[in-house]
Amino acid sequence: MRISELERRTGVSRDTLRYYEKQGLLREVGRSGNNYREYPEQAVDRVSMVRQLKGLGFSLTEIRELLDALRSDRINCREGAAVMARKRAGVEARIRELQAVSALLEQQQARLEASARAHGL
Amino acid sequence: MRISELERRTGVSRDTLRYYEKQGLLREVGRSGNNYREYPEQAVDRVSMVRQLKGLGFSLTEIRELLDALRSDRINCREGAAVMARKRAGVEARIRELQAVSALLEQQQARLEASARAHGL
DNA sequence: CTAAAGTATGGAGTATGCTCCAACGTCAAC
DNA sequence: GTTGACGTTGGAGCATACTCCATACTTTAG
Repeated sequence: MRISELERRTGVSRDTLRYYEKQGLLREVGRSGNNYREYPEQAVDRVSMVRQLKGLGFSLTEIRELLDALRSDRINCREGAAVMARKRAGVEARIRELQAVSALLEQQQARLEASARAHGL
Repeated sequence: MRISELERRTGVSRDTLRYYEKQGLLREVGRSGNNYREYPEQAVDRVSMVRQLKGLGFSLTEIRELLDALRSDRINCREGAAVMARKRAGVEARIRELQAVSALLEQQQARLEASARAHGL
C-alpha cells in the first residue's frame, strides 16, 4: 500500500511515518518505480504497535530495539530471546511501580472522600 | 533547607528544581530575607514523587494535576477525590496494557528460544 | 495538454523537559 | 575588604518527537 492508505488506516500522519522510517522503526518499506514508498500489509500492525508502546512511555529507541528483536528469528534467536527477557523484566518492574501508584491514589481518594463527608455535612 | 541540600538529597539538579518550581510542581517554596529559596522537609518526598511518576511516563502537566489534587484537602475534597479516581482509572488501564505487552514479550521469548533450540543444534 | 491529487526531499519550526551559562547578589572566613 | 562558596535571574542551547513548508516529480482525470 502507499503512504496515504497507511496514514488513513493507522491515523498516523505521513510526516510521522516518514520520520519513523528514518529512525529505523519501519524497516520493510519498498519503493516502486516512481520512487513512491510501498508498504507491506504488516506495516499497519507495526505502526499500531509503535503507537501503543509509545503511549505506554517507551522511547522510539526502545521501541526500535524491541521491534528489531521481534524480527530477529531470521538473525539470531538466542540473542532475540535474551532481549525479550530483558525488556519483559523492565515492563514487569514498571507494572509493579504503577500498582504502587494506583494503591497510593486509591488511599488518597478514600482519604479525600472521608474528608468530604466530614466537612461537607 | 536550601537548594543545594535538596539537590544533594534528591539527586535532582538545581536547574531542574527551579524549572519544576516554575512549572508549578513545587508550590511550597519560601524565600528567606536574602532571596534564597527555603524548602520544607516535605519537598524531598515531593521531588522524589515527581521523579518516580516521570519515570513511569507521566508528563509534568499530569504530575502537577495529581500533586495539586493531593493537596486539595485544604481546597476541595470532593473534587480532589474525583481527580484521584480519574487518574487511578488511567493508571489501571496502563497497567492492563503493559500486562498485554508483557504477555506478548513472553510469548515471543518462548518462540525465539524454541527456534534457537531447533536451529542451534 | 493541463489541472489536480499524490508523493518525495530537505530543512525549518514547535513543544517538552531539561541543561548550561553569564552576570550579578549574599555571606562566612581570613 | 576581598576571596570563595552559594544563591539569584534571564536567556541560550539541546534532545526527542514530531509538524510544517517549499520545491519538485508522477500519475490520473478531463
